[in-house]
Order: sequence, then structure tokens, then C-alpha cells
Amino acid sequence: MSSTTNHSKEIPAQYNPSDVEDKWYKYWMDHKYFHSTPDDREPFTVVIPPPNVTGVLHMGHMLNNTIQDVLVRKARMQGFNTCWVPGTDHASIATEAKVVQKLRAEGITKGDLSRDEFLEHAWEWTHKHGGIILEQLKKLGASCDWDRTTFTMDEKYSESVIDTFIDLYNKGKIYRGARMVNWDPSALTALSDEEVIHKEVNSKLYHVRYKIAGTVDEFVTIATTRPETILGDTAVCIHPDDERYTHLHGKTAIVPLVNREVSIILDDYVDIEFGTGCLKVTPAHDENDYNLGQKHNLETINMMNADGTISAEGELYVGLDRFEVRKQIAKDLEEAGNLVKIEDYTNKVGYSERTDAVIEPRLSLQWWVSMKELSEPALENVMNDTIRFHPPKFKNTYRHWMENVRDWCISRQLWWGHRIPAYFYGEGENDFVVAKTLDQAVEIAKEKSGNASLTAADLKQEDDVLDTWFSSWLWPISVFDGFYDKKEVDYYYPTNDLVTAPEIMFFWVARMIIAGYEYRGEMPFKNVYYTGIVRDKQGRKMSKSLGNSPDPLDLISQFGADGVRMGMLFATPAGNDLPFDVKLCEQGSKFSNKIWNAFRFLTMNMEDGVEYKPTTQIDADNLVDRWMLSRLHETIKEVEEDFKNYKLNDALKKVYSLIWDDFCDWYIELAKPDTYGDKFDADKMNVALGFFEQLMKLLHPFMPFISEEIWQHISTRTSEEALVVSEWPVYDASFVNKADVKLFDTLQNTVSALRNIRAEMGVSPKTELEVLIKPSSAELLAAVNKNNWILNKLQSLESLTIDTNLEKPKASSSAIVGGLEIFVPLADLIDVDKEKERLGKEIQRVEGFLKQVNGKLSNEKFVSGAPDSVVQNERNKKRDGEANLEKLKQQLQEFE
RNA sequence: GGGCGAUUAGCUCAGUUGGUUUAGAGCACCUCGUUUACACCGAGGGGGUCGGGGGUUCGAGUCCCUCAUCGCCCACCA
Repeated sequence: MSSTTNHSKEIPAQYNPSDVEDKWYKYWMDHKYFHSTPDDREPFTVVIPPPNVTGVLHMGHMLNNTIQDVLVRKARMQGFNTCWVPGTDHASIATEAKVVQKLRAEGITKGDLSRDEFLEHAWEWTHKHGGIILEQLKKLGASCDWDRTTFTMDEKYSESVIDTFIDLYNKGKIYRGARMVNWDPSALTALSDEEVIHKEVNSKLYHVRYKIAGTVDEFVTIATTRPETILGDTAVCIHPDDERYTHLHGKTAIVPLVNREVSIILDDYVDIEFGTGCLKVTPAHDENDYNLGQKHNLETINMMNADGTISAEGELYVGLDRFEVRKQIAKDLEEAGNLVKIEDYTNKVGYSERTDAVIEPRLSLQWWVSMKELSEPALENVMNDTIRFHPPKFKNTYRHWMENVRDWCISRQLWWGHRIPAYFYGEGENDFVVAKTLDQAVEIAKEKSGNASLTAADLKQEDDVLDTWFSSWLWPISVFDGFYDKKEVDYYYPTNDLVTAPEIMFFWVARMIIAGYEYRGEMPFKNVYYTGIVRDKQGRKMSKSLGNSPDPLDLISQFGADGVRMGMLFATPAGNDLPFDVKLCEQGSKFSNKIWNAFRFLTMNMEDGVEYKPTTQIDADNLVDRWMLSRLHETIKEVEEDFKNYKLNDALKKVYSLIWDDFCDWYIELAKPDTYGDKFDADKMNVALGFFEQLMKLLHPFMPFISEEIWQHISTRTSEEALVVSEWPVYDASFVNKADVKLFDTLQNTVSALRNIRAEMGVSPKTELEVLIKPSSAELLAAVNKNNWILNKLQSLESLTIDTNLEKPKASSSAIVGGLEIFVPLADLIDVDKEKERLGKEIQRVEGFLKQVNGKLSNEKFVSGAPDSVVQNERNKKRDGEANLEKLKQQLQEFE
């Protein structure tokens, strides 16, 4: 395909992305451009936030992975040994829930199956749906090293998870203990604090009176939102200083319905102001109550089963669901005369992140990671910017969490995941050992129990698996097999950029940092880029359940991957939500088409049989070439700066504008041959192609497919080369000529002024105008004279007179641009009223401007207080403004 | 209840340490236009007292206080 000499081939006016995107992805893959192995170059490493293995691509993934790909592709072009590791997460609870659901649809309940049978189903499900999402990422253009695809339940990876558990246990950082946990009665497992979502709900506050023991009609009234827990009450609590209840000190109360006599305890935990100032205590079903129970030695009545139904210990309503009981017990309390009133009440209730079930505080024996010490380096190194957050505002959130970090509940009563390597040899709470294999466990158990005759048959492994995040916190290390083979991890670690959503800052980011310092003694990544949330037009988060998310693959087939990437990036500063609108993708695909047509146009202007070769050797005598080169390098510099600050959308907008506004609207327009039917001369074409090539390089990280397609057409290259691995443009200050940019800017404004006059006067662009220009200096005269062809080319002119001693023509339309006074005599065409209106508007504008300037200058304190340069600048503004005003007024007088 | 962050054109956002043209961009809107790529285009235009109030300063969209609205995170008030 290299610089074909037959250019007459028909190129369609519409760019069709699907024609080229699959082709180039395959090409990149076939040439192994995404594959990385350690070498002498500096590495640039990114690890993907592993999506759920059975998940499907949603808009959040699109945004997240587009950003990663932009960063990775740019680094690759800059010559880094770039390695973007893809993979998937086993997503313990989410995947297990899906498998359970699927089995239920087949009439099988989880309880009917053995652990091994269930896992067989789970693996089958995983193999069937697993990795679909990775295939979808390829459509987006993600340049991952697919040879490194990792799954958190791969054999080696799993080994590292288990070894980490054992290591932390041996260090005393993991312990087993009975605590109040967040219980998900639907998934039947404990959850970490982070997996609980607190939602504000409208509920009821039930006021219930408990009879004082030994009295006939003395009562104490408590307030509760969960009346069903009355069944588990083992005390009533009041504040010791509450004078309303002094007479109850030392008394006991009767719990309604169950008629249990419980003591009235005193504790300053009670808020006298809240409700009735009197609290019922249910130690087994509320964390605060549990603490009170510990303190006051209260009995615990576990009145609820794991699935949220009432247990035998509850005595009443046994087997009924908690919410059923809530309704029923209110009625029964009322009948019994114990219900005082029900108030509407708003409070926060915890829900399971995965199953949306209402969380039940539940006393149970779980495994915990002791977090305080582990998290210290992780806190410090984010606060001191060793690890940089983008945007930095998230440091606050991070600090707040880290400073108040609580121990991490890592055991889950599930089967899908890494099974905890603990083995029990007895019934006691501490009759267990932690070991990598059963054999090792036997040995340790013999020692710990003092029973030398223990055998493998006496040991029973813990049923629980580990929290998914207990495996993914090792991701930046374990994807390089970093626990067992240092070769790769020493090269690739620490990784460079992590791109993820702020919602998993605690689940994942913080914990990876913790694990990084614990196991590598170093940060896992240098930068964390937090993306926003993709929302619909109404501001709602896009989600499957709301059905408000477009299918990413549909979008790609409609607008092309390039168009969709553009659409996502255009409106996304780091950390800000993205209000998604397909119009943005449409804008992206229109941009593709614009670029395509620039290419098409150049191709149409190639002579058959001529070999063209893009060059960066511009025509030094041509202002337009020098201007375009300056603009290119100015933009390279700005884009570099934006990348440094992770302002990808700003970088993209600058590249967009450079291509569309500067290159297409001005450069190509001015490069067009003078005469219809003529082709470009070869030198001019080669310079244009040279610019185009540089532009495609700048564009490539954002729109990899169309840029590669065009590059392959225009560049001279060997068959092994590709844009994806070409050299990123380097800023060169010597190519930026400020004077050229300014002069060209003045000429652009001159053209705009003439267009404005035509538009306002209703003069067709084709009408040939007589134009007179009066430059304010001899230098400007020379410069404009030399480049008058630019005006001639962009405007249909009958004559062009440039003279510093110009006589102002009568009855002309006029404008002032930079140091140029422009006159267009339009004797018969001119509409005097319109011209007066035009001038009047301009005079008004300049007068308003001068008023402000004069206001400053007439302020004695400004003149004496402000720096000289600022005052001088205002004086210049005044001088120029007044001169312009004078000219405008004269021009207006012509018509009076 | 605590903390953080926002509030600039109809919409989405830029606006670096307060002082280069009486605030910029894209989209949307209005007018004109098929001129040698592109109507998925070109040209021109309208539109903002920078959330309200107060303060610091010669000077504030930019700094401080306060109020209002919105968003996010955290928290064991039943």
C-alpha cells in the first residue's frame, strides 16, 4: 500500500469506519505491537482494572479503557516499552449470585449441590461467559498485551493469594474473631463495611411501652425502627442523669409479648434528647447494643436465622421473615396495649451492594485483617504526593478513610473464590491452623494441639472463601507473577498510571497501595486517574437495571470506535461526571469524516505516476508553511503540558482544532492550486503530506484507527512499519515564529472582516471587490504586500491596493484589523444605513472599552499603585483604542 | 451529624500564582451559501451584570466571610 503511484482510484466521500477498524486491529495484533517483554528501554506499565469475568461491556468500561488506551498509545509512540496488562476478576459474590440464579432457573438450589458440584457449574459458567468483555475491548481498540491476560483465579495467581493470607496470619495481621458483621440475608454471607450502601429511607419509629416489673400500670416507653428485634431484647437502657427516669434505677421491665423480665441499665451512651430518651437493648442484632451488652454483661439472644427469618430463640413468629414480622408485631403490640404510637421517620438503612438486601447486623465468627499499621505507608505516600491522584481533590476523601480505617472482614460464606487455608482439628474457637497444604496443616496441628496422632482425616478445611478484593489488591504484583519470579516484576513494577472510578478507591486503590508497600516496599503505581461516572441526560447513572445505557457495541457500529472514543473523551475532565449524549459520538464520527475528506482531497490532487513523499522541509519562503509549522509545534507543546496534567480532553480539543480549524480551514484552502483542474505541484503536496503525517501522529492516541489508515496511505514506509509504533512528535521551539503567527493572524482577521462586510451588506462571495488597505507602518506594508496572494486567494477581488498614504475613498465600507485600515468602496452595492449601523456598533464597542480603560487611568491610586508594566499596558490600550475610535468616527462622517 | 467539591452563554465545560484587549470553546440557535475534499460542509451572527450578599485591594470570575442550591464521601443516635 506504500505511496501508491496510482492516485486516481475512487475514494468515497463518506468515511466508513467498519471497513478499516477490524483490519488494523488485526494488523497490530499480527505484528505483536502490543506485546511487551523486558528490555533495555524504560517501561511504561498499566494494569487494567479487571472487569468481572462474566460481565459485559458498559459505558463505564468504555470511558475507563479509552483513557487507558490513550495514555498507553502515546507512551508507546514515545518509545517506552509499553505494557498494558488485561484480565478479569472472579468477582466472588457477583459471579456466585449469577450462578445461583442460573441454577435456580433450572430448578436446582445451591443447597442440593456439594461444594465441588457447585464449583463445576461455576467454572462452566465462567468458561462460557468469561472473557467476552475482553473481546469487546478489542473492538474499542484497546492496545493490551493480550498474551498476558490474567484471571484472579489462575493457578499461580491463586497461590499468591493464599500465600499472602498465610503470611499476614503469621505476622499477626490476620485474626479470627466473633464480631458484629454486616450480614447479607440474601447471599447468606458476611460483607465488609465497604460493601454496604447506606440509603435514606422513609420508615416508621415505633413507640412501645414496657411494663415496669412489680407494678400494675407503670410503663417505660422506648422508640425503635425495628420492632421485630423486641424478641431479642435483654435490657432497657436509660441515661444515668435523666431525671425523668431516676425512679427506674435498679428496676426491671417486662418485654412485651415474650414477657421476659430484663434489667433497666444505666449508660451515658443514651441520647436524652432522642425519642423518649429510653433505649431497648438487643445485643445480638445491633452493634451498639452489642457493645452495651458486653459492657453490662447482658445475655445475647440470637433471634434471627441467617436468612432473615425468626429463629427458635425468638420464641414467637418462628420461621417468618423479618419484614413480615415487623408488620405483624405492630398489630400484636397494639392489641396487647403496648403500642403507644407510630411516627413517620427518615433514617439510613444499609443495603448489600450486590444483592440489594437490607443488611442485618449479625454476630458471627469471621476472619479479619488488622488494618491500622498496614495502612500507614499507604496514607503517607499519597498525602506527600509520592503517589499522585488526579484530580488531587480525592486525596481528602482518601485521607479521611485511611485515618479512620477499620478492620477488614475478609471471609465470605460463599464457595466461588479462594478458599481460606485454615484447617480445624477441634471444636474450640482456636482449634485451627493456617497452612498452604493439608500435609503442612497436619504437621502444624500436631504441634499446636499437642496431639501427635492427628491425621489428615481429622482436619477439616475452613468452608469460607476470601473477599474478592483480597485477591485483587495483589493485581499489580501478581499479574507479573511477582511473588515467585522477580524478573518481570522488578522491571514493570511500580506501574505508571492506574485509571479507575472513585467509587472503588477504598475497595481497591487503597488496598493495592497497602499491599504494594507491604510486599514490594514500594508504591504500586505513580499516578491514579479517577474517571467520572457516565450519566444519562437526566443525570442518572447509567445502569443495566435502569435500562438507560446504550449498548457500546451498537455505538461502535454506528459511529466507529474512533467516533465513540472521541465522544467519551470530549466531555471528560478527570474526576468529573460525564453526561453522555450520543451527539458527542456523532461529533466524533463527523470529525473522522472531515479528516477523511482532507485525505481524499489531497489524493485527488495527486498526479498519476508521481511518487510523493511527506516531508517536514517546508518552503521557508512561504508564510503559510511557516505559520502551520509554528501552530503545529505550539500545539505539540500544549498537548504535552495537558498530558502531564492528565487533562486529556483539553489535549484532544487542541488536536481537534489544529486539524479542523488550522489545517483544513486555512492551510489546505491556501494550498489549493490557483487554477481549476490543476493538481498540486509535488513539493507543495509533500509538505502538506508532511503536516498531515504529524497530525495523524498527534491524533493517534485518541483515534487510532483512522489515523493509522491515513498514515498507511500517505507515509513512505516499509511493510513492517505502522503508525502505532511510529515516533511521537517532539516539540522544537525553533519552529515557532511568533511574528509569523501574528502576521498570519492579522491576515486571517482581514479575510474575516471582508467576509463580515459581504455578509452584512448582502454581497455574494463571488462578487469581485475593490479593496484598499492602509497599513499603519512601512514594515506592515511590506509584510502585507509580500503576502497579498493570501487575500487574493481567499477573497474574490477585483483589485487590491496597499498603501500607507492611502486616500480614504468615499462611500466605502470599512474595518480596522490590527494595524490595518480596510476600505471597500461599494458605491452602487453599499447600503448606507447598514454601513452606518455596522460602524455605530463598532464605535459603541470601542467606546465601552475605552470607558473602562479611562476609568482605570483616571484613578490616581491605580496609576500610582499598579506596576508600571500594567499601567503602560493600559496607556497603550487607550492610545490604540482612541486612534481606532477616531478613524471609525471619520468613516461614519462620510455618510452624514 | 462531620468532611470535601461545585455553582461562568440554552447545554457541557475552559479560565494557570488577582491586572494583554468591557469573559473563551464545543454543541444548540439565527442568517446566508452547493465556490476545485467534506451539507457529517463553508461563511457570518446573536447570546453571559461569572449563584445572592458583604469584605480585602489601585484592580476580583480569580482571594476572604456569609447565605442559598446541588453533588460526593464518611458516621453506631435507637
